[in-house]
Amino acid sequence: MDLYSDKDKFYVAVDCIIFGFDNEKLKLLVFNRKIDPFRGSLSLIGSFVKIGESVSDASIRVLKEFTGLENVYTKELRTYSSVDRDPGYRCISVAHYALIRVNETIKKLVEEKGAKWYDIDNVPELILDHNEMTNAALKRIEQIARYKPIGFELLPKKFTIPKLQTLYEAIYRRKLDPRNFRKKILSFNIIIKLEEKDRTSSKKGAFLYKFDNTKYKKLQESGYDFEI
Amino acid sequence: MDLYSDKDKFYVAVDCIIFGFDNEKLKLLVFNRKIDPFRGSLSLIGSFVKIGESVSDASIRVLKEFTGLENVYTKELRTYSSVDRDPGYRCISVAHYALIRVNETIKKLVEEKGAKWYDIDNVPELILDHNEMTNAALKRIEQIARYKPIGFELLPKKFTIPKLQTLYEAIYRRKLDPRNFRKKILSFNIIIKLEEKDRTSSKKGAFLYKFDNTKYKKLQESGYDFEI
DNA sequence: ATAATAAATGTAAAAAATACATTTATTATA
DNA sequence: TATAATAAATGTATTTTTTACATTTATTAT
Repeated sequence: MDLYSDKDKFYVAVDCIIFGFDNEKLKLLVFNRKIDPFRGSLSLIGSFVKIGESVSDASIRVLKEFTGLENVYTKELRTYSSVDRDPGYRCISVAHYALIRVNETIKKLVEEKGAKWYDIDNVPELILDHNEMTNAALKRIEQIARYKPIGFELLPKKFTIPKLQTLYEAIYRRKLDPRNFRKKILSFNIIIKLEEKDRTSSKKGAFLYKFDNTKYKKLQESGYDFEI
Repeated sequence: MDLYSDKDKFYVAVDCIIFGFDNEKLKLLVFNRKIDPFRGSLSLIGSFVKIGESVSDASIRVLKEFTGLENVYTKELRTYSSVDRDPGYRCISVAHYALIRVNETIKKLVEEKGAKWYDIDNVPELILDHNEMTNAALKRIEQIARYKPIGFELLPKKFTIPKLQTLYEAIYRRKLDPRNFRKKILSFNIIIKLEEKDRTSSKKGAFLYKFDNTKYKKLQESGYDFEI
């Protein structure tokens, strides 16, 4: 185990807690490690930070590497730095959470990398402190969702109000009233109704909407707080 | 300048954004550096993290060293890791903000260390990215203050409602209505009225209160959110 | 006795949150 | 082509919370 060790200097790593939404449940992306250390174990994705890049650049790089995606919504969660958190290196890890739009392309790409989506209430045992990171990230997005419209990061560009509601129900882990939810969301004036309907989940079909980023930015600048 | 440089390995540091409250204004503790690099410049307090300690242990150590205080309310803010943020080292800094109760002892101790309190809307130029850290910390406590009763960390154990209000006015940077503020605070049932009065700021005197940590913990567990 | 000072208090109006049930558009199938 | 089935869309009354606002009170100094 000490083969790869260097305990006299700091290593800096990033780990990414990647959340997705499959129109039903909130999911976590988990990787099956194909390399040592911890070959065969489950983990978040991560990487050492290179000497010539910033921590956030490292997380962007890692996300691109593993999902093919750029411009992913990514935020720093916190650092994990217990002296004995990694038996190999003296390594501090800066955990980041990311919200991504899951589609067929991503699904395939991610499978090729040996990754799998797990329901957030059914996350398997992960290496090191990765379960702790995951739990903290879940708490954080539940908190953040209260005043930032992060839900839109997880949905396709076009989405229906019922799907948005299902997502918030997944984040908050409780049922919401459809009338009140719709009223609230529409009151923010940050989604635009489209002509099209999505008929995949009902015969009547539900109107599609898109997020109005311009209006959101303006509201945000004026100090507005969303409380969904 | 490159005398102290080692750019091939990561250094990990902590910097602490220390806030205090003098019954009037919210203050930031700023140090006049007595050692190189940046001798004579103003900065936050900080230190390299030792190989044998965690990041949060380092911040606790630093706070003890510079203020003599233990059990200070301290939270991680975020990491600062631009490749060129420090011209000497390749150093990432994990910024922490701390809230402390200012009293005469602290005042003296801190002066001996060459530190000074600055109004938060009059912070001088600091070294490196320390002004950026300070601004981010201010934003953060404004945010956190909405749902955690952090105000009590900055006040003496015994405090009056008008002082608590002044503090919240300093954090939010706006005036609050004294009747509504009192009503709101009391509705949480997390402060206990004492028999004593504080007469330092009025002839009538204002009743002293103390924070009820037990009740707060219970409320918190039940998922309650403060919105002061 | 009076003036001065900040503390303490109550209420009405407006806004926001909640609880709750029916109708509508559409497709599949009888 | 009528009917059943499905989820989407909608409105209102009630409760709770927030806001706006002015006077009285306790005390000390003069």
